[in-house]
Amino acid sequence: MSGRGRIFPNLCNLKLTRQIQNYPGAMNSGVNLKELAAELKLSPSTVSRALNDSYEISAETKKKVISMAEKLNYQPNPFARSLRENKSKTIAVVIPERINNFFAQVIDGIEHITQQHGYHLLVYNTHEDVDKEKKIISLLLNGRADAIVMSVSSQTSDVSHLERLHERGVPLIFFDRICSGIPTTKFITNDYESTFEGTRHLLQQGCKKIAFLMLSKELSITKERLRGYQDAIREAGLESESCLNITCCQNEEKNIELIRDLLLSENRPDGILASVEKLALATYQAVKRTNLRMPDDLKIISFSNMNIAGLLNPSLTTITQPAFTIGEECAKLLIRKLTRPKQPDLLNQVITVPSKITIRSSTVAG
Amino acid sequence: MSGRGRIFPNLCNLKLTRQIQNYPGAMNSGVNLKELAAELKLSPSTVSRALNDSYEISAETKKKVISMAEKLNYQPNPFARSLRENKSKTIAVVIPERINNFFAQVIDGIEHITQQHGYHLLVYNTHEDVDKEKKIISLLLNGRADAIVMSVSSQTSDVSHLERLHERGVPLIFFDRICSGIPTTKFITNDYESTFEGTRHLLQQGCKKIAFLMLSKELSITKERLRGYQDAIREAGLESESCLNITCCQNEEKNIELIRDLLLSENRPDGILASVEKLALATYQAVKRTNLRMPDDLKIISFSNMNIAGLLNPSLTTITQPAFTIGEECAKLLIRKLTRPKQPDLLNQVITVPSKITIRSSTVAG
DNA sequence: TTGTAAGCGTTATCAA
DNA sequence: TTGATAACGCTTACAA
Repeated sequence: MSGRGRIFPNLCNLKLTRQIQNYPGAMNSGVNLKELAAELKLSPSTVSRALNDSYEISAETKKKVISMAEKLNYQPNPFARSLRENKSKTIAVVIPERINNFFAQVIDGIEHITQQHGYHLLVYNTHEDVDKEKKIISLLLNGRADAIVMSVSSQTSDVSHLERLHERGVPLIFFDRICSGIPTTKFITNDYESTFEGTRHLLQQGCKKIAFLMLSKELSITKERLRGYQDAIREAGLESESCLNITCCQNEEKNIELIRDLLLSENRPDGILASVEKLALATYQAVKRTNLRMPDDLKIISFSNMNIAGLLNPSLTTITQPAFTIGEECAKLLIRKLTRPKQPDLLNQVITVPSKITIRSSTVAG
Repeated sequence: MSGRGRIFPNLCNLKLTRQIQNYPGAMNSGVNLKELAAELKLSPSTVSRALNDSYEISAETKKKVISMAEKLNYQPNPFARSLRENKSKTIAVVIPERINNFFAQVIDGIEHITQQHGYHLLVYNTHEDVDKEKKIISLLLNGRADAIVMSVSSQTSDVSHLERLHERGVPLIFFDRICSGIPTTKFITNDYESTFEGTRHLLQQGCKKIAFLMLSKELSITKERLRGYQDAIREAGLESESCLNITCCQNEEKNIELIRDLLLSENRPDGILASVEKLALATYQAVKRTNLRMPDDLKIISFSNMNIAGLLNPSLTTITQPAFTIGEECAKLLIRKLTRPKQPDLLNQVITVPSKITIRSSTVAG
């Protein structure tokens, strides 16, 4: 079926060179090691070694080889190399959502480090769907990526696919939404402390009844953040019944309606802690459908990496994760693991990078 | 500032790993075609053909092979395959900015299509930097990706690197920020008409002096959008001198100051058309540093794919590009090109997908 | 219908 | 210091 991809009939290498020189910029593709070697009247192995700066090759030869390689625009075939060396120079990033500042920043952080080391980034979006996540993971079982950085979907409770991946020996790092059952390194923010502080802040601002908005109880971040919230409520001496845990879904409109109903209910909250950004935004939308005013009738604080939290009305008090740094740290660790020959496995540990709370109008009485 | 967080070592790491390795079903990784064939007492070629559903293989053999492949968890080595077939099943996406709803949506659209066809996505962020763009493109010269979808950086004026890529025969599609000099297919929105309409809308709302905010004059979108704006101004019978073209930069704070100075100047505009979202946001920030009120003193319309344009204060009138669709269309075209054996080259054409204007409070007198 | 063998472009081993 | 050769895992003529 698919014909051999050779573009030039391999007639004579000198001719090839002339062609290249005669048509500057025209189809100077497909020079491989063998052809480059022929042009230099050297063996492929010598040329390979020269290009890889082997100690066995004389400086003079190296110079000649490199200059000819540049002249002919030689580019090593990455697949031949991957096949031979059993590594892809590629890292896979698996996230639940692409239209999300937090994840975008993390990926920027990862790329910032990996690019310096010649790694490429495959990016996959699970759309918060476990089935998609499983498919994606199964695609990564065959060595296409040297390592994986991921944040699990909110649907993920069965983690057998991740266990399998890990057991295969693929270096795997979790960030934000982690899988504590998988013995590897995880990067998170200080979820407990942040929500504890955030809740306390709401209480200090006079809130008597605070609702906690979450995506899914399965999520590691939900659990930790919920804990921080509950402990702060308890610490304030409020009864446990004043805890109001609202589980939202993936459908934005439904979430808005759910929150609106909550806000119109008898026993409505006067404070909200949104455990993820999108639920804060849904709350803003919901409030617009009521007569409530923020922050007077309702105060809100949310995890968020929006750059425009200050432009919302009222401006949003945020718990901001150091997303870029988290990405960088994940990448640094992986690079270390991948580039040292006999590096031990990634430690089963959780590394915490603290978030920063920025108080804005949404929690401060006008 | 963001110091290293606490580390919580988990003690039983080593033990756990060993346990896993002792599990009978675990670590069945690395089963290759040869081993699978040996297990089946068949030749590798037969197994390969069976797995690829070749007509030459009996139904019975196929069944046996497939079931054994599943049992042993056989995963073909993608690099061996890529090397052999001279294709990577990978598409590269090159964008100038990752923390950007428009580009994120486009990538989601691309992924939506390519995933169905078994393609993987390498994503690269140029950070609006031509030099980075050139480096990235040079990395894609060696066949690592079967095709490239890209939007150029705002610094890109010399396009020799893109010409070279195209001449190498790598299928290349531009979207949004295109290179008209490269004879391939481009997807854009109706930039001219949208800005024409947008400007007219501002004029209808009573604006007498409208400023046009742009990133770089080199950008294709800048040129087209500027044209639409200028023509609308002229059509309204205003002098050309009432055109106010403001070239912004990559530094957000500088942009805010630039716009604030503009708003405080003698001859300040009463309307703004922001050719990209970030400049609209910079304008909102700038306005906060003045005593001006929107929309009364200043009306603004902007290209934007923010989902929360309605939550800004005032809510932002937007020109929204069909980003997801654009991504899908790029991908569909590429898939067609890549999967048909002798598909002709991508046509040198510009395909336009219309944007949608949503009028909100930022342009409607209170 | 199945098997044998060549080859994709590298790198590594061994020999010269 | 350099060259010949094998090997990575797969697909596909060609043979049987």
